[in-house]
Amino acid sequence: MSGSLKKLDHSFYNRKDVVQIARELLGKILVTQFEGIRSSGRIVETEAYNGVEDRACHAFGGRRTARSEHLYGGPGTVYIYICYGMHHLFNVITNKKDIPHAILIRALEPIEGVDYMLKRRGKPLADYTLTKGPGNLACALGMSKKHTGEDLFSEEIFIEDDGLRYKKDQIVVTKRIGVESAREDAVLPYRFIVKGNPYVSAKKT
DNA sequence: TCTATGATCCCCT
DNA sequence: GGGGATCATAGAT
Repeated sequence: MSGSLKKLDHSFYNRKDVVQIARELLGKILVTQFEGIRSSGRIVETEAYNGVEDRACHAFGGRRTARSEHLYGGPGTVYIYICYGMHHLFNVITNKKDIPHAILIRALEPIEGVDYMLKRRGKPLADYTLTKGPGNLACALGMSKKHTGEDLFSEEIFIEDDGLRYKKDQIVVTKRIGVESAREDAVLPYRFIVKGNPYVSAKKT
């Protein structure tokens, strides 16, 4: 393993360009440590949600509800909400407080704690579906709605940089998944994936 | 390989 | 009442 792991700090998240940050999160390592159990995976797919001007964002038009409150929580806030009544989706909040920029983590390549991921998912054997898709990876890492509003500077949930960088030709940019109803914003190039990675979600490209 | 469907929460029309 | 930042399974093609 790499020798130098550096937890991403406040300054990484406290920037204005959420789309650029979403791109930079590819290759970073998402870690959870609950009750001494460490699980982690490398981020291979992200989507940016550009706040009040983005029809696909829960905060479009300045909307603010009990569910979306933590979208406004400031850089490094964890925003987790329930989708379709059963899946918990993990987002990272960027930009300064009260600017509801979010990045949805859509896929990971498992690194540590695979046994616990399998247990949490109720699967007997590891395969590409273990951390493929936002609902699946949140479940695998043991994250749920109860963690929304926490931040990425604790010892429970955080993101590390081990120095890995994908080259430009290893990254593919597409429109986002499942946001057809966002009209003109549905086609924005806000999804970033690692080319050819088997854990990347969704049908075809 | 593809399309349809059920599970069932939070918000909006 | 309806739809959504989803996923697994069943049945059709």
